[in-house]
Amino acid sequence: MNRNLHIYNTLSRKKEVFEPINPPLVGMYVCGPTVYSDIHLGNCRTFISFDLIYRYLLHLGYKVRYVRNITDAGHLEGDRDEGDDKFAKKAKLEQLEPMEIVQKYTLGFHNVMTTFNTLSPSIEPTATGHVSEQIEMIKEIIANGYAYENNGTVYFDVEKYNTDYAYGQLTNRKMEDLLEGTRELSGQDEKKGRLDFALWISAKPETLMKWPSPWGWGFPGWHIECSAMSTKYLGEMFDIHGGGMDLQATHHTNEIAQSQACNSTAPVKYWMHTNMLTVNGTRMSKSAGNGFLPEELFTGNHPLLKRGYSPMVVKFFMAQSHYRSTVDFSNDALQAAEKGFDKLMKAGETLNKLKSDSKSSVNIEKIKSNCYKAMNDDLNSPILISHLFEAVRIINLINDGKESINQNDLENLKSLYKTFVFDVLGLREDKSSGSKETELTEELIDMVLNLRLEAKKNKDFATSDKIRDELTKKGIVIKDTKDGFEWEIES
RNA sequence: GGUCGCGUGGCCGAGUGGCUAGGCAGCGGUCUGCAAAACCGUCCACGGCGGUUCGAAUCCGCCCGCGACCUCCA
Repeated sequence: MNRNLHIYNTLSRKKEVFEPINPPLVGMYVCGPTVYSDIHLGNCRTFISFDLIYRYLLHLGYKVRYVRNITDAGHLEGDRDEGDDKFAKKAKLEQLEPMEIVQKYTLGFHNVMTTFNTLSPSIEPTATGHVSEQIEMIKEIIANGYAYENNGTVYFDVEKYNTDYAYGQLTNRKMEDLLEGTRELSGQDEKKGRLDFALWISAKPETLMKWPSPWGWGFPGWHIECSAMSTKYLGEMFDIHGGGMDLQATHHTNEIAQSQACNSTAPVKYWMHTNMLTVNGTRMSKSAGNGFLPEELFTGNHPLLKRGYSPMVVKFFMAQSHYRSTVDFSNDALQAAEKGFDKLMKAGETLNKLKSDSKSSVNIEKIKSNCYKAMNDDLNSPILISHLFEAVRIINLINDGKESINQNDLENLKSLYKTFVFDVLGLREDKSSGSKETELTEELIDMVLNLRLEAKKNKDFATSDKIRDELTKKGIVIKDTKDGFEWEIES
């Protein structure tokens, strides 16, 4: 098994050698979306980043169980532990059953993930499907003395927990600092400590989504679902837990506390956090109102966008920055990414047409080892891509007859290209589907261009230029080659 | 206010105590009836001020600017 993979662990704030607890098995849990509205592009970035991680682990030969939850209950509005959850609120707004909301946005989420060519997780558990597991966990935490019940609501006792464990370890914060930073909030009489958070929340008569429990009818709190589901499917201690950086301070901090309080063991060996997507330097988020829906991005139907960009261009654009850096979104950056992506794809086509020689003037092994080196260094996809462009340059030089490659190296180069471009980065060609209409269009354009070719052979440049100008006006880019032509529809 | 991070060439983005990614744009060339496209080549950099060092954009200090988290958020 590969012993060279290093990943940055938020817990230690260092890059560490990746050594799974039970190799070759790897357990990975990633916090999934809350399905009460369409996911925006910022949400997508996290899942695209973990797709890269998942794909690379698989490529290295690990047997990965990848669990990504669907949060379909338990997220409250605001910071008070009362009132309806987001699903019930949205359901009232749209006059739908809460589970209709869940169904609608779960499907939407899956469609988007498919569009981005991400691999499906091994298990995708829902919070509502694991209420009994959450109740069991809460009971255990109470039994261990780290939670208390008040009027049908159960709170986690943070200060008590902190006397035995380090509560703020994931963000390197001390208890005093945390207490200082917490705002004085109204309606908190039921809580003992200001930092205490709800594990189980008592339902009001009008609450739509509620379940019976030892503490009466209610619903699970913000953070317990991930602890319950990760424990159920990956065990009390597993390898990788991931999510967006915004979840680090509260959600993941509380997850550690819950699991530790329940199982008396730290739940996760490596914590991985992906950075945010920004627009004009500010984080993309629902509340800021600066979010793009993936659909708006693909069609270009958004005030901030000049035009649309394909899913693979967007994915490539994201891979060009490191997962722990913020990436800023702009038309210019996307346009540059689009050209780069096209170049990479075209080189792939050229590669398939390349002919081998008796000897090689190029060093493929070097590029290959550089690619692995980049990925082993905390999944450095930008560096990987820079080495892939080195391969592109070599492919084009061979195609121009300025370099040569032997059969063995050619096979090696093809396999390297397939491995990193398609298997690891998870890109694919972005060609439009071959419907009858597009087929007909293609045949017609070919026909017209063949007429132009004839005109050129007869030195009738007036006609050939006229055909070219007319097609160019319609957005068809013509490329003359030695013995014919190529064309494409301008995107 | 507390915790943490960032500031790289026209733009986007890696990385490193000396060997100075990559993409896009620009410029030069090849190809072409002319173009376009494609390909090849190439210029431009590390927020400011000090310090450590033979040497710093990379380490340290201060300053300026920006951002994230501390409240639901990937």
